[in-house]
Amino acid sequence: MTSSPRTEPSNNAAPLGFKQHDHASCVAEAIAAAEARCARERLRLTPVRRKVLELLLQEHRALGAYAILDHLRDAGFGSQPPVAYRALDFLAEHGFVHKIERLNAFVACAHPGTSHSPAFMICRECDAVAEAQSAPAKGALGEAARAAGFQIERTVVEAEGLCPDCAAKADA
Amino acid sequence: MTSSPRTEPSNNAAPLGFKQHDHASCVAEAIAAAEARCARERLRLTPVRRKVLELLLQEHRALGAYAILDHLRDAGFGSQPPVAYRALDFLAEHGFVHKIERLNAFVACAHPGTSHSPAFMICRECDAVAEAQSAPAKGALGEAARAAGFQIERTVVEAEGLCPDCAAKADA
DNA sequence: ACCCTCTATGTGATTTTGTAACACTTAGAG
DNA sequence: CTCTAAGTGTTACAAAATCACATAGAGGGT
Repeated sequence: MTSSPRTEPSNNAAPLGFKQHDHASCVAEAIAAAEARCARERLRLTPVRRKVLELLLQEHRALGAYAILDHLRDAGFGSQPPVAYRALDFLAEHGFVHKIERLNAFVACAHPGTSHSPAFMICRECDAVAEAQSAPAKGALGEAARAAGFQIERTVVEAEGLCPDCAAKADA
Repeated sequence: MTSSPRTEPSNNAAPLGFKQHDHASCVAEAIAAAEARCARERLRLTPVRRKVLELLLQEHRALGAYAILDHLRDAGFGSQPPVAYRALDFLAEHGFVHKIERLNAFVACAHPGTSHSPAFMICRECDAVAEAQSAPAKGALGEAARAAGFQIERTVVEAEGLCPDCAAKADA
């Protein structure tokens, strides 16, 4: 397999927040912010890691590890799975990207810096992903956990449905 | 108990709700309820499907498709992945089992019959899984979805952390 | 400089998870 | 009984993730 499977070029579509916005600047800002934070916290934003983050920011959608790997190969980095997975592990561990369990894919964090428990809206038609905030441990789940004596450390919240664009198309 | 196959033995731990309870009867009841519902709704609870449901009820924890497949083989059913996946698809589609995305595994539904949007607590130490109710679309996520024009159809809510038993062990 | 150590990267191979495609069987409708 | 559609079985394969081990650099202490 060569390049990205079903996920294709990055120009059109309205991935992240289901709405368009100035992209070049938002990517640049996010990278700068990541660099600043890594410098502050003595984290090493190495070339591979930086490239992966850039990629995810640029594509602005969920990408599988192997799609990322294709880009890495094209950029002259190693081309074996561990290269991508290790970079993704680092980025996810420090909150620069999130894993979308439902898709076995990764997406750049939309609220970097702020500590948060993310929730995602995933379009079942076009796989666009939007990130929102959630506080699942505050509601019924939190109560159940307290009642059961379960200590929540992290939560995965992923809503599947139709994004505005695909809903409009489906209406037709 | 199906004498321990080549997969994990069913150590009796305290899986589902993080607490012990009479198991033989709860399995029997659940199977009877599933049969009743299938009869009512003209669904076909075939031998393979029934076996898979039994298995998940009996083990009372999340099992991977291939672990299930091992049991199916031992029970004389087909031994190729599609056999297990198809049965699981059927059971999940009708709410008899749930998929735990975080673990790529399946667990019998703990609240069958009642239409619900499940939430799970997953122990990161022992992989025990407890099912709770959730209403994610009611909170911050629901608001974000409405604001974005996203139509939620289904949500995955999975909390990772420490179950009471493992927390106690960790304290020591 | 040098050595030492720890982290990160590169690579090959393998395991685990999930699908596609197609043939065979069988339950149930007409 | 015949036809059809759903269910099952199997081969083959694709996709996702990890293991094991070798190499390369960064940083620290002397």
